[in-house]
Amino acid sequence: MNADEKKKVQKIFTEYLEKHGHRKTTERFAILDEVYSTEDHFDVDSLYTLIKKKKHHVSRATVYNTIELLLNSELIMKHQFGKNLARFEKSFAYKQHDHMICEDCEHIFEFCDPRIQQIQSTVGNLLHFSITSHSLNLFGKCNELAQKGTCQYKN
Amino acid sequence: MNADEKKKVQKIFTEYLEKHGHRKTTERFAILDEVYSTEDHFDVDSLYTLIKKKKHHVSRATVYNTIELLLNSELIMKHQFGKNLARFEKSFAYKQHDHMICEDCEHIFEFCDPRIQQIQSTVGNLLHFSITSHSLNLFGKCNELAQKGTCQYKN
DNA sequence: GTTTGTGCAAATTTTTTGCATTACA
DNA sequence: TGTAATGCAAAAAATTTGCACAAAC
Repeated sequence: MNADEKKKVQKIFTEYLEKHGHRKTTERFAILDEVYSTEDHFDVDSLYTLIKKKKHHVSRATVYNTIELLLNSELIMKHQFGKNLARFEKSFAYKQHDHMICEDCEHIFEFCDPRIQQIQSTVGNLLHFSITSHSLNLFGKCNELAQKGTCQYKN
Repeated sequence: MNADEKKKVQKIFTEYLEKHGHRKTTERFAILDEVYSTEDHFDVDSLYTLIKKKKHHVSRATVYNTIELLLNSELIMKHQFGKNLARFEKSFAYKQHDHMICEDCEHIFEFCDPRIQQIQSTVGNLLHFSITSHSLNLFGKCNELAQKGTCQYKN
């Protein structure tokens, strides 16, 4: 997408790799590039397919390996949206948000509500639990469906 | 646990099976029994192991099959707590609650905060999304660890 | 030139499916 | 007795691992 953003995340990833003594391979940067080329949430296999289609040959094992590095460098976030399939999203210039998942078209919408932070600190204090993160997912039917009876996102 | 509760859930399951033309097999009731004998959240494999240890011989396929029926009869709930492993809990006489997961000992704590309902309706209205359910998970370190440096739940 | 990282394939883990046999209704 | 459910084993799906070769440093 944004060339400027891509340069920034490449720099972050480079620094991360150098700091941790990892090699800067073309595969790793091809994967980073593909991750930051999509606006959507993705899973490992669809990312693998996208990369294979468009550019460098990369194996699934390398995608899994690199996903791990991208998680550690905080360039992506991992989610579980009810299915036994890990989903990811890029997280540079990330604004805290949660997800609303349409059970019909599977499209993922993002939202943000400050009350979640309040719940987090209330509950953390109450139970002496030091909370590092949260995940809030709302499930239902999206407005596309409710309003039009059909859905632009479906399949 | 509670013999009275067990009778009630057996009745519910019996009615569900009859209503949907499913057979009342010993395996299905053995699985229901085991589910309601634990206070904890469980995954399919640990449930399978428990049943195999204690009673009737039941195959994994049957456990998966029965879990599906128990979900449909609303006698259990399904969760995804960040791992690629479905977790379940019994849900008869269920009080709405969310979960706090210790990243260290993996123990699951339950809590309830009414503000989550408010978020749900605010966001639903705002985005014309009809919300049927939510899942809120808080991740962090439990008080056992924070206060004592060690944890009763660990392993 | 070392070593780490990659690709491939094989192994693991979690879940699903096909089919012969069992047992509920 | 007829058919749905079970057990088993094999298939799928998602992920991890081992090892020989390739390529960073």
